[in-house]
Amino acid sequence: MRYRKIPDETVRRLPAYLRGALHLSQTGVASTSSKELADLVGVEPWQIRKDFSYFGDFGRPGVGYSLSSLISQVNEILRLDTRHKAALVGVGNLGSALLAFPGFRTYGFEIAAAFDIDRRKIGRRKAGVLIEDVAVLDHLNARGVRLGIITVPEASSQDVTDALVRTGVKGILNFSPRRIAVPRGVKVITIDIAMDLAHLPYYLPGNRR
Amino acid sequence: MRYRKIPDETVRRLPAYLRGALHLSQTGVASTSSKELADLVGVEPWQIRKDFSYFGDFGRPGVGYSLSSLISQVNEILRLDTRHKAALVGVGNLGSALLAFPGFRTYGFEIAAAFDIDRRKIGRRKAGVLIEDVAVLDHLNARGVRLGIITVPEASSQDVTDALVRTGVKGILNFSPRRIAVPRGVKVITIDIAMDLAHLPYYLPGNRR
DNA sequence: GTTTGTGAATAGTTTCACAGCA
DNA sequence: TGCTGTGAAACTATTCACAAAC
Repeated sequence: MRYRKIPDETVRRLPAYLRGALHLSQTGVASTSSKELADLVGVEPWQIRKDFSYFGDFGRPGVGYSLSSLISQVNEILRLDTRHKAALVGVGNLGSALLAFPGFRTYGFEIAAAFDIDRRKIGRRKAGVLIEDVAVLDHLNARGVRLGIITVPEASSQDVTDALVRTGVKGILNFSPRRIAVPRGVKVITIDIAMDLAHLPYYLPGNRR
Repeated sequence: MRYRKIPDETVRRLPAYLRGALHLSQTGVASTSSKELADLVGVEPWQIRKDFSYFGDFGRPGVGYSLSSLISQVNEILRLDTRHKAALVGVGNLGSALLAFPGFRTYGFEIAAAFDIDRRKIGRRKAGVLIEDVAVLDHLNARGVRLGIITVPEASSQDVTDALVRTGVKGILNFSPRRIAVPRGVKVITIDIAMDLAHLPYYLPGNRR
């Protein structure tokens, strides 16, 4: 395989392939094909083969893919082979739900710290995580935290972002419906739930466009 | 403007433009430019002009865009000019958070019904919404509900989907980390929080790819 | 025969640059 | 002059089709 720039879309799909591979692996089978994996995750087989082709030879023609090597290779590409610690800021409704959310563990994530501004919450625990005062949001670097999850009201999302970046956070999962500015070298992924729902009616039957 | 197929990416960006326009409108100004709106939502000005150009003439050269007409036109394109009722299924941590989530209202959505399987929850109210037995999930069509929000564990997401589709739901916002099968004419948008986080480490500094 | 890996073809999206209107 | 609207160019991603490997 020759080097080519890896499409962002390919990187975005890799976690889905990983989940599919983990699922198959748990059922006890040792190998799979692009067809089987494609049906499982809901894409076309050639898409999977093409995506994998950017990273080298994953499978064996006529045979398929070994699940164990597929899983370890994708884990390594996505850098999920080391555990990642995240700090969650904003223990409101959504923040609380995410603290209790089991899905992060699938990919080796751990919410290692939680922060809020509300005195009544500070000092308590939610889903086993101590809620700390957002005013002392620092030293995260020393605690091994490099990811941040922002679930605060939009008015304070930029302040929280700045604080996270100051303490060494390099990746942010942002749930607030506002564009947040970060310096070069920090990657932000925004999940704007209302906005995602907002383009659904466009595709409803009866639309004349 | 001549007719051309409207890119999905354009439709995906429209809610952001709408939010930006609403925000500016609330500050009291009456008009804006592609430059100002672009800075606000974090895209480039030509992107906005190009996106709007698919739908007709929105602005006036040398002047800009009238916010009130921009808002009503985008609302109409996205079909947000009528209120949309949604049924939420699965009142767990995430479901509860979404019931209390104020963001849906920005785009005219209302969670008009909630369902769960847990006897202890059925009959209670969360954020003002009565929790009903998922076993009686039907007649939603008669209640004017055309959208569904799925926040159940992945094992039951397909069953819930089938029930929603049977009762006339045409659009689904799916939070379960599983591909759900729907008949033609039903649109699904999946938000897989763990998966979105999973591709973040790839972009962290220090990655050699 | 089966299934991968991948160039080439196609499709889709972004960016540019500028004509034309206010 | 200022700003929109849009063809054309550049770029990116998807799909195809098939040679090579097992």
